[in-house]
Amino acid sequence: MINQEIQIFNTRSRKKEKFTPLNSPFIGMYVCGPTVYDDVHLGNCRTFMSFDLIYRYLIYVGYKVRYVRNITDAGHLEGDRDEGGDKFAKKAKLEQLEPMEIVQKYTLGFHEVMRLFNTQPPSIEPTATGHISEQIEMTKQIIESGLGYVANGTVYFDVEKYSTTNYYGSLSNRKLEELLEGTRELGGQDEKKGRLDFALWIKAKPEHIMRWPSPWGWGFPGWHIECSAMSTKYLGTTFDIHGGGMDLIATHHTNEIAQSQACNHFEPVKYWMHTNMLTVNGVRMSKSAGNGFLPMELFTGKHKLLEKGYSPMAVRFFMMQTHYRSTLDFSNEALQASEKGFDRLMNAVKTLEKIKPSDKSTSDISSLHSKCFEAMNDDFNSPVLIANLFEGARIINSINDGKETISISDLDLLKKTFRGFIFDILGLQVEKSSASNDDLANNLMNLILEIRNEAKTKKDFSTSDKIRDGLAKTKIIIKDTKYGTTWEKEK
RNA sequence: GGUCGGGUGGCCGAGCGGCUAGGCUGAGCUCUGCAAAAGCUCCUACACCGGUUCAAAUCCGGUCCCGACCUCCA
Repeated sequence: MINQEIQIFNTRSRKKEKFTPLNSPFIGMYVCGPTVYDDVHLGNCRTFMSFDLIYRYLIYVGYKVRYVRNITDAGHLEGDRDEGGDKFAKKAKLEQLEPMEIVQKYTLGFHEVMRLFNTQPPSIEPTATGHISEQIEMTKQIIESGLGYVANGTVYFDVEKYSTTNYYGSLSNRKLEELLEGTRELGGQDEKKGRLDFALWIKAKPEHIMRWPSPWGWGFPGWHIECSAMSTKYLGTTFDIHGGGMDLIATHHTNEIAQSQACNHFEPVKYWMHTNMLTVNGVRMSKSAGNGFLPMELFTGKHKLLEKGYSPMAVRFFMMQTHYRSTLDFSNEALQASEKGFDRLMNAVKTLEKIKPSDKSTSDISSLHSKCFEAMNDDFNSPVLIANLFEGARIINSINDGKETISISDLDLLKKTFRGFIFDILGLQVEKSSASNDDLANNLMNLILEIRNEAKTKKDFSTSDKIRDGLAKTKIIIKDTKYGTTWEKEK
């Protein structure tokens, strides 16, 4: 039973649309996954965290979602054409490894990072190498439809011919002539008929290690066909949501649409969703700019641009504080602000569990509850959601201070709201402070705090302050609350 | 050059015709042996120039900046 009406910004129409699944309550969602020839890029992580939020919310409101996110472990040329070479083979040569060793290494690394960020695994995570025959089959069908042609063992998609009956550049709102202007002239060596034509299947050169037999000889699949083939296989010829980074709009997703139209004669996707880029101090994070850092470097703080390490949950919270269609700028200042805000919210979560109900409520909890849904229904607006949760935190703290009251039913609703939106939807989790589940530390601290409290009772403040200051030097922070003294390790 | 987004208070970041989010920082107050934490209060902003409107950060026109894509990239 779905009782929320969700608005989604569709890249296709460039506006928000009411979300109506093709076959409610079932939803098919495909997200372009990583190419596993190197460590995951943080920008990639942001995209996957954004879709994780979307996936979690759709499930929360009652949909049955099949979430498919591929692993690209084959092919992918370095450049526009078949010069350059295979990314995996190239990296393999560099590291003296088998291509599939590279794939395995970085796939595991990718999964580890996704786990640290607390993202839900997709329902299906298909690999390109596991779907070679599907890709060959699709290529064959495109040739049969007259939109693919073979040149010297490589198969190309005929964009200009396709354009006579379809609007090729519709997703990025570009006219064919404009697109042609942006491309260079074909040289005499070119096998392609048109400048915009792209490869569906690529003939393997002798040095290519990763290769498969096909009707056109030994080769490997082109860059865009895997997503078309695998999304069709697992989600059907038309499915609800297709996502990825904004940089995929102009080429990758445009070509996916063309391939699916040529093969299946359907628009493959109802709602196209694209996440914005990640910048560092205002500049897009990229290897060439030298301003990129790895997820692990972010966690440990071992990078020249980072003043300190930031926990995976602080980073996740930071990302959720920006809407997925806005650029997100990484800076130490912004990260630290988020980290503190995250702590405040999590402290409110803890406080919520020990609050005592009264006869009546001084705040409108049900309004807060529905505002949280409204925020998420409006194109998954997590920043507004978080603002509402902070309003909840304010209420919780006031109740805890005895300045406000809450009824039993409102308390239940508030708990439900907080647990649902913070843990289930935003995918945040309490970070186990290394000390709190350590019995030895707990016992020692209890003893120390007992001694300090005895000193305080005797007004022996020099002793009590000596304990507090001494602990502070070892990064342990003491807080005297009206319910007793608590301690925690400084982050 | 073409296409598409932006320019919001000290910083980050929502909003996108009237009710002027939120976080961080700073100041004051309450509480406290003192701190810390917590609460309350304050700092009221929308690049610039015109226009539409009873009313514009929000719409229209122009100007100046910034970014993305057009070439592998989430």
